[in-house]
Amino acid sequence: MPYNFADIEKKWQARWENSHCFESHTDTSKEKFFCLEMFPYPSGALHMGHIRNYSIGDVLARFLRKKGKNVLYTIGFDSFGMPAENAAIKFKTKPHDWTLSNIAYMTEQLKRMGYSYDWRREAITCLPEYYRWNQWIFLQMYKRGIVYQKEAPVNWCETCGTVLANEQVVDGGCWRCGTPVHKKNLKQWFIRITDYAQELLDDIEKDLNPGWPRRVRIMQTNWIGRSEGARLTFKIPELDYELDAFTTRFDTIYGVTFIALAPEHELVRKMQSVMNDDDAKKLSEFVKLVSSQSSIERSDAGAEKLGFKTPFYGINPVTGKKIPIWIANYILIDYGTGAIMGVPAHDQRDFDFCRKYDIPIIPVINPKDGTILDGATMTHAFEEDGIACNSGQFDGMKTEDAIPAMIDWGEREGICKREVNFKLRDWLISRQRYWGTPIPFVYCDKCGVVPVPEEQLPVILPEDVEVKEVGRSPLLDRPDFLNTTCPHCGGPARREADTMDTFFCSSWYFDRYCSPGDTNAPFEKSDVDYWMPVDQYIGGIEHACLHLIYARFFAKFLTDIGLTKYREPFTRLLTQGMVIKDGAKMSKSLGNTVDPTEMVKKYGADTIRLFILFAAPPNNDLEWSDRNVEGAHRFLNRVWRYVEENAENLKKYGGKVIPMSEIKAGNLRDFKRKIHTTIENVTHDVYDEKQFNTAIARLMELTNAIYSLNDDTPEAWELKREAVDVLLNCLSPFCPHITEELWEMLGHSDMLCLAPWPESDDSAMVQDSVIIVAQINGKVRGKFERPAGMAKDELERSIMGEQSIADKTAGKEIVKVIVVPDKLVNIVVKG
RNA sequence: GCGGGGGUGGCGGAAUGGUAGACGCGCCAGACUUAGGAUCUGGUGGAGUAAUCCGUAGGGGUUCAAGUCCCCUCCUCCGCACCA
Repeated sequence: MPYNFADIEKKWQARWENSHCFESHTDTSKEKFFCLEMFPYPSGALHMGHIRNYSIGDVLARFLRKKGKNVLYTIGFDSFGMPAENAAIKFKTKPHDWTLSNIAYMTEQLKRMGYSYDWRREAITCLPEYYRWNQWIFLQMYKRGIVYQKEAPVNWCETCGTVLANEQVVDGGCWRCGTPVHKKNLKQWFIRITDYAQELLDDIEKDLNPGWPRRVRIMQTNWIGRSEGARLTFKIPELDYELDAFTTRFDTIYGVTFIALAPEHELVRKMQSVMNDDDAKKLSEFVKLVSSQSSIERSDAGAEKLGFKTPFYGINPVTGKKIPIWIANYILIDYGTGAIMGVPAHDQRDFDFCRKYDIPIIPVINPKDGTILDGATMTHAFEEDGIACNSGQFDGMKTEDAIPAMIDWGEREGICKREVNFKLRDWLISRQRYWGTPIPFVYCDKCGVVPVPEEQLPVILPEDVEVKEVGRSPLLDRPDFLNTTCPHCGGPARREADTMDTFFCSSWYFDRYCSPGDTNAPFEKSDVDYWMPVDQYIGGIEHACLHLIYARFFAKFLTDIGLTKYREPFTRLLTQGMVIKDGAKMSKSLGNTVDPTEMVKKYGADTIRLFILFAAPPNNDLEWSDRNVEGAHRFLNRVWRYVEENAENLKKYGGKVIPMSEIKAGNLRDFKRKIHTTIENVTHDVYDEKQFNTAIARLMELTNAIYSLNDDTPEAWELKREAVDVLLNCLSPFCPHITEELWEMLGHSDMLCLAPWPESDDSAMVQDSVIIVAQINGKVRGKFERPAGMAKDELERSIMGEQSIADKTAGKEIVKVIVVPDKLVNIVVKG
């Protein structure tokens, strides 16, 4: 009977489903394990990256179930977002219909792979039963002042027709479409994630080391971007304005020769209003020029610095000197206060700017080697530590002492204030898009911005809409959606037409997995208290500074309001590598994709899973190889053939496990040992290392050993049966279908997915004899078999006594002999 | 520029400081076959008839012993990058 994977896989998928064996329940008497994968966006079909992600997760889920853990393992769909709108325009369909039909198709694909999900727990974010809780959580945030509205220069993507959060601007472009992002002044909803900046930072090392890859921890640390310094104020008497600036180098305050503002700074408008028309016009032109630059052009370190000199001056609070105010393109409105004190002698950017515009350069630190810097002749800024000069009472101090001393002094004099600044910005949550969670607010002419009362949730997103163009939400053309009554005064009001960033949905879906279908709350506290935090999270690295930061923030917020009790949602994180073909990431645009469905049709799900898990360790990139898929298929055929052809004998000898102590023949003792070292090693590779490729290699070795044991005695058959049982059991998390089928063929009545993981027997792993490596001066000169456990001196004598070794050491002075028991003897000789 | 990974056969990849190259792919030879792109057996880092020598990016070092530890250099991938 050939290996008919198609029928076998179908059969077992049905059995698993009918027996509900993967459904898990909250049970505090059992040790839980929450295995989570980043849920997919329903773009149409699964790609190999998904298959890899979920195959890794399924191995762990199946393995841990066998280890007796109560495993929560499920999936869902992150199903709000732009592509549905674009598809709707292109195919003249509705985002809702397009999304749900994609979900249906991808669900079939997932089921066809044999993943052991508890489908009752599935979460689909675009359905009102899910997104109403987005709205509810949003209102909880609002109540606690975490949500607010403000007008600010925000990132705008023209192609997507919407604003973006800072995290969603990658290399100055939109994270989805790459379009260069521009700043635009808009009134938007924000979430105060910066309230949690310090905690988000501290917990990286406190709780996520070593559970998270170092790479991700560093990326988040840099993203949060903490820096310590001081805030100081420049008075501008002519404008009756106090301008704040943040600096990490307050020790260079005597070297300030200009002040620079970001073109978006509020003071710019104020200046224009008091300037003469001609100058005001020139200033507007400059601002317009800079804002026409995309973020890429403006934020490139090599970009040319552009400045505009205003007729205004600020007063240096320390020296009392008048400092000219400039507006410069390299000052970011997003960082610090959007204004800087310019110290060209000690900051390369300021230096470049001053050389270009002929602004004086005053050194206030000299190098420790005694060099005296001269502002007129310096060729670059001196940014290292040194000795203070031209700095009044602080002259002669070393930089490391001058910084705290000067800030201390400044604080006492009321000139500055210690401040910690973060690069992390508040999370811009509004999107000018249709296919998302409606933001639960209304605008009333009388009462202003009013939250929708919780009992009126959900604010339903109309499904029957036609999306005609990018950049204009169809909600704006839906009076039935827009027009409402004010919950406060009952008068006419208008709904917020913006929707939420979809990262809101994905920030708490794992909580929902814990108590699906709850209609009274986003989740039941007792469920979440039991299952959360996630024990193992698996997904791509691309979310390092997006989803993974937002979800961490949510965890902290939900705990602060008493809904949960964990502060970090993901205890361990595995970031799997990309799937590569012909040296490049698989992508539709490159035309190098491999369709999982086709592969499954041709080889079966077990083969694809095996290939993908065997070809590389999970965190490496994985090169797709048709040849290696064939190889994986060949291995399964080999397993199939052996069990099938020997089923009669194997069945006859089932059940009785012969202990090592009763086995006499050397070949059988070796075989028994192989069985148990395999268990030991596979267990270690899967659980401790998550190195599935080596685990599979061990199982291939065991298979080879089974084939190689040419011994027809009943004793040998008992052992072969033990070996086959172990092989099938250990292979089952990787290839669950074929192993179930063969397990059943051997007469087991239980399902293999429920059978406990085998235990290795220490007594079966004891070595009878070992190969001793004989070295002379560190070079291998022979290998000899010896009984295991020989004493050092005995072993030394025995190896020295070998003729070939004695010949090679004859006539030479033996300096010393290193003996590593059961391993090697190294003879160090002279001459 | 800063930070973090990597660099091992023809390829994917293995190796608690102790036999470098497990396992697989490919390749070579053979067996069985009408046939083989099925299956099985054996071989497979390089040089050499051989003993042996050389081999983990390159160079130094520590050690009885280094792919593994330390220092320097090169290459490569990734992240960040005018962050005040």
